[in-house]
Amino acid sequence: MRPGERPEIARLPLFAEMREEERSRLFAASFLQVFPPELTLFEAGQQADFLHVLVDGCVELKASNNGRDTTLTIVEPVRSFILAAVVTDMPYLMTARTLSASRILLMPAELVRGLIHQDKALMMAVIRELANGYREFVRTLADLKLRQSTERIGNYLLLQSRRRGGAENFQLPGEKKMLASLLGMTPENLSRGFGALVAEGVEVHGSQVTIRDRERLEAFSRPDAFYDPVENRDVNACKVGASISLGKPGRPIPG
Amino acid sequence: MRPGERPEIARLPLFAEMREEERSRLFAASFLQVFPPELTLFEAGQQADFLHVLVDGCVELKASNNGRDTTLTIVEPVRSFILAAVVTDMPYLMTARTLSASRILLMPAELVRGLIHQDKALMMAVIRELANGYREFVRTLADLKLRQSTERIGNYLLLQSRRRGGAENFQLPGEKKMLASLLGMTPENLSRGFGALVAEGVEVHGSQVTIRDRERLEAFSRPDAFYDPVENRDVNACKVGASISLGKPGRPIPG
DNA sequence: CGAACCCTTGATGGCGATCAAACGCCGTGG
DNA sequence: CCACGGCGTTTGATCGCCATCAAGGGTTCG
Repeated sequence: MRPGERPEIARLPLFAEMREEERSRLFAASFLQVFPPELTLFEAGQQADFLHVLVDGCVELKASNNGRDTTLTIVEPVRSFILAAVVTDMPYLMTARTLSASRILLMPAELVRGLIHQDKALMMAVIRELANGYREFVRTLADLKLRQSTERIGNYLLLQSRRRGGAENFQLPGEKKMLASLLGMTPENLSRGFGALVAEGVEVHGSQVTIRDRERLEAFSRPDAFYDPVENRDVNACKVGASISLGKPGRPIPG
Repeated sequence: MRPGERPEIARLPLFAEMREEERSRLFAASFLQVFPPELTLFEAGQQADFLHVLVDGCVELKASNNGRDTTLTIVEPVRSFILAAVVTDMPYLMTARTLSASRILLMPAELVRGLIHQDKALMMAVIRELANGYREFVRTLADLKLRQSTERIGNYLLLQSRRRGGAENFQLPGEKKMLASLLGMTPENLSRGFGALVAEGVEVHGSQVTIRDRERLEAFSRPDAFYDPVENRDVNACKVGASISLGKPGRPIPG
């Protein structure tokens, strides 16, 4: 990675507390790579060769079986992904694909596993990341099993609003097609769902969301009583087509 | 905990590698408790006061919202549960309920968090547990989104068979009602699903499962191409009504 | 300008939920 | 001992949510 980028990466939660020596070893062996949109980074079933850290852009993690295909989660900066596969040294369970142009830090899995043993701060950061990811999936699973589709849409909109500090106007990230898959429904039904939600206090035009009556929307969507603290993320981080000025796009992953 | 029980617990993966000093401090502050069947151990939303380790018996983790109610996972011995809530110091996301009489080790969450910082072996064990749990939820979510109900049943039966070393005859653990909820369907449809699977090479009578044609069942269910290694678990561990000889049942959790 | 592709809207169909009823099992209490 | 009630399971009938199929409008890009 280039000299100018290092401090920026070193401040990420995953590495901020590490000892300088281990961090240097890790960074020396890693590389920051820019990928174009719509590129598949790896496929489910492959051995986990690299820990990925999304620095900029947006990545979709999906799974497929028997022709069907679904989005399991969207990774927004700054988060690592497929950490669980790396620490267990097992094949990826999900396929990763960039949605927008993305800067991704690739760290050799073997080295990461080794350093986890040596650096307590890294170990703790790994635990935090895993625990947060775990809880996110629990919530997703419960959401899917307990709510019907229009309620899921409502809750998704409320969550997005919360992440933007309670904004009543915001843009949907990514395409609706993918959002539909993430929420476990077809694009057609997502569209109809938006229609139905007009009566519940939200309007969606194109990718512009306007919450007109938050109380009504909450009464309809019945969000969970307790949340994890929601970090304020960079609202534009996931905007599709956002350009990234660093480096040249797209050598594929080695190995 | 009693003297006789200590070595048994100390051998658990989570504690096997710990330094004796930290293990002693941890065990001194923990207590092994026997709970009767059908007892709610804690509710979602409560602050995570104890790390739980299921030593014997069977526990259901569920979630509910707006009157609906679903089983998210079944914990079998020997596994910790709600580790993610403990390490993040956040409220439980799931409600825990015993299915059978269960021996559970309760460890003060605050102490666990402290010791994780001090004992590398414990830290690593925590990472492994979290990563495995994470991957399990990813698989569950993909299963739910990508397969329809009868396929899920088929895969569930194949998984159970694999856990029993490929047995073609085995008993379903727990009630069908709960299994239906775990698989994301109603008891009625689970029953109909079993009916439909007769044509695919499995028969279920009562809780007795007989796989007559594994190939056919696999062709129908389309299991994932890659699995995590499946430990052989104690087949009888989760049998409902199994009696446990240790201790007297059920003082509720303090705090 | 045309070809793709996304999104929307309408019509239809199927999977699975809900409602309903009957059977078996089991524990309780007369 | 038997009667009874409760509960889990099964089977059947019906309903509704959502997927699928189909068509048209909008946008992007070659």
